[in-house]
Amino acid sequence: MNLVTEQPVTSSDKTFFQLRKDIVEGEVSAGSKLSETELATRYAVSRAVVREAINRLETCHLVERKANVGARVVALNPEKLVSLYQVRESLEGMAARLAAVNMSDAEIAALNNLLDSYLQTVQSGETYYQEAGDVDFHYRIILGSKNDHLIAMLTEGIYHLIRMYRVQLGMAGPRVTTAFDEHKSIVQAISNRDAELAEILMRRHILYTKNSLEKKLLQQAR
Amino acid sequence: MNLVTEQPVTSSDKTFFQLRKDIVEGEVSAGSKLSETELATRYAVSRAVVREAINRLETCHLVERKANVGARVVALNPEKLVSLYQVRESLEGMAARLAAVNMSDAEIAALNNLLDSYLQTVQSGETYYQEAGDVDFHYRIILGSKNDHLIAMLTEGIYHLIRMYRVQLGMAGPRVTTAFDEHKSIVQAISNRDAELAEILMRRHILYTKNSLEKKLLQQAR
DNA sequence: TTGGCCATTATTGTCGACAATATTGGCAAT
DNA sequence: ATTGCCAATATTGTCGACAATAATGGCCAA
Repeated sequence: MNLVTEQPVTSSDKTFFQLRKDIVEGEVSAGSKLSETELATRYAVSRAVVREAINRLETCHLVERKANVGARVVALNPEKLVSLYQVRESLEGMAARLAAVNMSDAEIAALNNLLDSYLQTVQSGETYYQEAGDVDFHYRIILGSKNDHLIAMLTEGIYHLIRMYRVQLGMAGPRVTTAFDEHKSIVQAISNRDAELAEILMRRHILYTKNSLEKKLLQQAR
Repeated sequence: MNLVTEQPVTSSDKTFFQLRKDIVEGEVSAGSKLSETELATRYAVSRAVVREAINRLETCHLVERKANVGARVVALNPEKLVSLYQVRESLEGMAARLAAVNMSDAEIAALNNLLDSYLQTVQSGETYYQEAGDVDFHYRIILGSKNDHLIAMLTEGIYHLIRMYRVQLGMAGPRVTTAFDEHKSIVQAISNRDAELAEILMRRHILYTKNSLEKKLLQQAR
């Protein structure tokens, strides 16, 4: 699942990863306050490492902090989801553009194989693809951009937030087969080293996904 | 200059801003090691606040840290500048697109006035425009996007890095008048509420700037 | 002389205590 | 009864000390 193998080395790292996981998966609910002392006892570490973890989470936009007041888990709402997807569309479009230029032939071949191997899974109607396959696909292209800034922003910043929305708003719906076709055409463009087209297709793909999510949010609302 | 008025409230904030300033302006040289104890005595604060400042700088990509080893100021090189500008092109293109939709008529009018007021300055051949005017122009459009994620990424992340390159590699060169014309046409597109064109023009503008900087870097090299 | 191992040293990571700030609740005055 | 002020309380911000890890230098052996 986690293609970006960042393994914790320090106690602060572990607390950061654990807390991030708990936030993303709704273990600590959105909008709730993060008490440093409470978390310190909960994770059995000192307040200093909790503070450091919270600071890191703040830069990921997963928590918001006010000086001398404290930190809260971000609240989820449709407007934020939209602005998040606008950034994602922009960055991942550029990632696809760069991937078309910078991915090795071997990496592109592997990407094609990945999609082919998922084809039967999709045809059999399983929803597995949506979960892992989608993430895997996007990760490979992001990494294929070979642009460290871009990679960091997407994998450390945006993706955890998106996963938080996915998990907490319970979105693992359809759009599986159509998304698969879109993935296919993106990989086709990359295989042809057509950077321009790869970017356009990726942007449309993410735009469609955003629209799909918005519609689902509205349905849930009523 | 600083349109994003983030004023320090805590000691840690002040240290963060000061250290960032010192790094961006080359007061502490690129690639050098950041000793926590040394900085603590230098800024007359405890190691804890220095640590916090360094952590924040790390998420801005201004310093790199290895566990149990320490933090170093990032080293500048042309490759990183390129990848930085790729991200900037992507994000600021999206900012222009959104600004064309979300800026108020009043904000657009003010932007037009800003450019007109700079016109004579440019015609008289002064280089002032490059320094403040350019930054001002881009900031207004970024803020005009009304997308908090986008704004944060650009103003807190990318722009300080770009300024670091500007300052340390001594780039305040020409491209003043041509850049002005590009700015003019971008504002024109925004005034027409043409989001598509605004994005395209902004991306080209940043791409030109990148190419100009690259050329200058190569000239310096030989 | 050179290579590798071990002790020493310096730096970072973690902790608990104290200081400063914001919040909360009650009291008094209108 | 309501509003404003003040004190009490709780939470965050800052600090210095100790623990753990990595870098340094010397010593011994081949």
